[in-house]
Amino acid sequence: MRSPDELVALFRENGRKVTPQRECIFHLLHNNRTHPTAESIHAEVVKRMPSVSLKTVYQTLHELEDMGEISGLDLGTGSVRFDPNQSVHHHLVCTNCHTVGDIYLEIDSLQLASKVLQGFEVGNAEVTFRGLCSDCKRLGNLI
Amino acid sequence: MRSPDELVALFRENGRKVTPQRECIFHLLHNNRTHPTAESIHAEVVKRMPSVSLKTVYQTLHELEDMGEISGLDLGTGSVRFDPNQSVHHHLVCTNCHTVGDIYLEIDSLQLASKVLQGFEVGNAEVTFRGLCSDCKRLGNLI
DNA sequence: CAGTTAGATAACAATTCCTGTAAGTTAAGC
DNA sequence: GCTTAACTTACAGGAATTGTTATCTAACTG
Ligand SMILES: [Mn+2]
Ligand SMILES: [Mn+2]
Ligand SMILES: [Zn+2]
Ligand SMILES: [Zn+2]
Repeated sequence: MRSPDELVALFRENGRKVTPQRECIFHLLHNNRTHPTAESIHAEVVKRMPSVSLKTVYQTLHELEDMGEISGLDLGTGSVRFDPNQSVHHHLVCTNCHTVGDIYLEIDSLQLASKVLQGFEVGNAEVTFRGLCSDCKRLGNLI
Repeated sequence: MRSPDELVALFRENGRKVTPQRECIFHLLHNNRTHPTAESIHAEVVKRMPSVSLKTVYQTLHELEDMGEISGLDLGTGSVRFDPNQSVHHHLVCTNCHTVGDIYLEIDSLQLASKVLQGFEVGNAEVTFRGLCSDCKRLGNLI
């Protein structure tokens, strides 16, 4: 995702309006590696601007997604995780606490023989590893 | 997933009751490669037994899942897909029509160097390919 | 720099997918 | 056949997300 300043310029170029609500969301997403949900972003926004609605947060996140600035990830944790990290990477999902981590993989074997694809045209491949994050693993060992 | 007859025996062994509703669901799942939703199973069930509730379908599917006979897959299509195919495989998801296909992969490179895992303990890896199924690709070319 | 207006916001209702509750029904064991 | 735990159904409820609409405001206009 671009910097908040670049996003402000980009929004204006696209005929979108720049509001304080949106600028706040831009800042909260910048360099954010927590894979936040719309709810968690909203919780941070209202600390600064108490009247902002969850709908506004969803709308801004979806606009950023449509612009290719962030990705919405359905990782099976119950709600969509938003990811401003646009480099090619995959995810580690803790089945206990639902923390999401990044993992950078070179997966040559995902260059698939077309015969196994039966005419399916692959756009992208997502690899999701499920297991225990280091914190949950440590706690699990203590019990 | 086992055959309907084997499931009947297994349910009785486990102290679960075998009802006509459940037997109907067993038959609908047997050799089913469509990755049905609870709703789509329910739609088939009510053709045969009109009074069966969606709750009963969900309950039976979850029991089969708990018993390891089927898997519930969250592939980002909006509702859980149930899969009686218990062999190790991955999925092709059509971003247009939400059809789900199977793909069998040998992924040696998913034997990961522990350094990239940062202490994360991997239970399993799921690979999801998103793109266009052959039908949607053909239609797309016509437009 | 006030006026105009397309677009954004906030409040609230609605939707989708799924789960909880409670009252009636039935399979399985005796 | 009787008992009873398990199952089924109808219906309400919940979580995440989206639709509606009246109000508001950023950005343009003169
Ligand atoms: Mn990520
Ligand atoms: Mn499958
Ligand atoms: Zn964890
Ligand atoms: Zn398709």
